[in-house]
Order: sequence, then C-alpha cells, then structure tokens
Amino acid sequence: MLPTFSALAEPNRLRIIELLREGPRPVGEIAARLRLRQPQVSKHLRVLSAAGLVEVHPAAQQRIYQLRAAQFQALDDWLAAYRQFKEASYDRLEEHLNVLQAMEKQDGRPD
Amino acid sequence: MLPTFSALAEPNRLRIIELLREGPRPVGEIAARLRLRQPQVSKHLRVLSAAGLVEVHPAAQQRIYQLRAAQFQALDDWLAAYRQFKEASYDRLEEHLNVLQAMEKQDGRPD
DNA sequence: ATAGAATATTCTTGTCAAGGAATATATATT
DNA sequence: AATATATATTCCTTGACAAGAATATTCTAT
Repeated sequence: MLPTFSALAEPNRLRIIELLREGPRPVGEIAARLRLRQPQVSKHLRVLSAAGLVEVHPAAQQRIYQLRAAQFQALDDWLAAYRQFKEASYDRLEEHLNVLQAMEKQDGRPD
Repeated sequence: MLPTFSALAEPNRLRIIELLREGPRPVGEIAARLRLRQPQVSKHLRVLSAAGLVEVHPAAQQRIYQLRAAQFQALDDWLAAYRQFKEASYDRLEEHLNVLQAMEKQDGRPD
C-alpha cells in the first residue's frame, strides 16, 4: 500500500488521478487540462503506473491512460480494516492503560 | 486528501498507523514496538496529527495516541467516487477518442 | 524543591525526488 | 524517405524532509 500512498502524495499526480475519474485520456490532454508540461506528465504517469493506479492503451501515437480499478479495490480493502475500530473507545482507555502497564512489567524493554 | 496521502507515504508513519489499529498506545510503546527512537516517533505523530489521522489524550506524563475515525471516513468518502467507474470501459475507448478529437478541434490549444 | 519519567522541540546533515531543458523514440502522413 | 505529431527519457539543479544528536518541556513522586 505504501507505493500507492507515495504516488498519491504528490499534488500533480493526485490531480491527474482526479482528472482521470472523468474517463480515459491521452497524455497531451492531461497536460493541457492541468497546465503541466508534457514530460512531467509522462513522468508522473510512470509513477502512477508503477503503483498500479493507472494503465495504458496505445492508440496510434497516443497513449491513453485510465484508472485501474484493481488498485482502488486494494486501497478499499486496506481501508476496510479501519472501518471497525470506530474509536470513541476512549472509554476503554483506562482499561488499555492497565493492560499496557502489565505488559511493560513482563516485557522489560526489548533491547 | 493530499495531507492524508502525504502522511501515509512515509514507511514508519504507515507502520505507526497499522500499529494503532490494535488500539491506543503511548509514544514510548510505539517507539519500542517499532524499534524507533522516541524523538522520531514524536515527529511522525505530529505529522499524523496534523493530517487528522490520529488524536492525543494526555494521561499523566504520557500521551496516548489513537486513530481518528473521522479522517478514515473522509478517505472512504474520497474512495467512493472511484468505486463507480469500474474500468473495462475499454470497449468504450474508441468512443472516448472520438469525443476527444472533436473537443480538440473546437478547443484549439488553450494558451 | 528536587529528581525522575515521558514526550516534544531544535538544529544540522544527507538523501531523494520533482521540475526544467534538451533530446530520443515511436507512429502516422505525404 | 522526409516530416510532423505524440510521448518518453536523460541530465541537471534545487527544495523538502527524515534521521541523528542534543536539549527543552511537562508532569509525577518523594
């Protein structure tokens, strides 16, 4: 999941992703819409590809980029693990503290 | 959403988040479990706080950090916009291309 | 008040990655 | 073959940021 977050952590890359939500687009279009230079767009798309967030389909000289559902699904799966905890377990904080202190006793500091 | 992605793009911060999935933890615990130095953990937690991903609850000298549901919900909302497209609209690629070319004609290059 | 424990902050240094500019590659058209 | 169009790659410079080391801050206990 780290490559995904890294890829999305760059402002222009995030803009590209949000643009592609409209549908597949060739590099030139992306550059024009976002007022970016073509080489930078190509570089960003490279990173996004490596992260599995987009995929390419050549069409003549153009390269059409589009979002890759699988990776968004993966993100969704990762997020799923966080839909449970539902915090507000603030009440159980004391409880946690006791547990932690108990652990420290038997642990010693590792190292 | 960018601050969230930026925050999660750092390996150790991502580890912290995944550790906190187990429940609230004081700084020292986090440092010990992840084999990190305390100051770095404090710094990372600062970033995570700023991104709204965690929240603090002081308890004596300790600061108990825990995940902040609201931000994960926000991420979920953002992701929701991507659950639709479902790609495989690869079939409709030609269609898209035609549209795009039509657009180019009337557009001219902006700038 | 003093000492100890837990955490935060500051300063410095090294690394990595994004942008700019130039150029290379691929495909189409004549 | 020559030229045009679309995209990719390379090299360079600069800025941001993470780690390390030292120190400051906050709270507790005696």
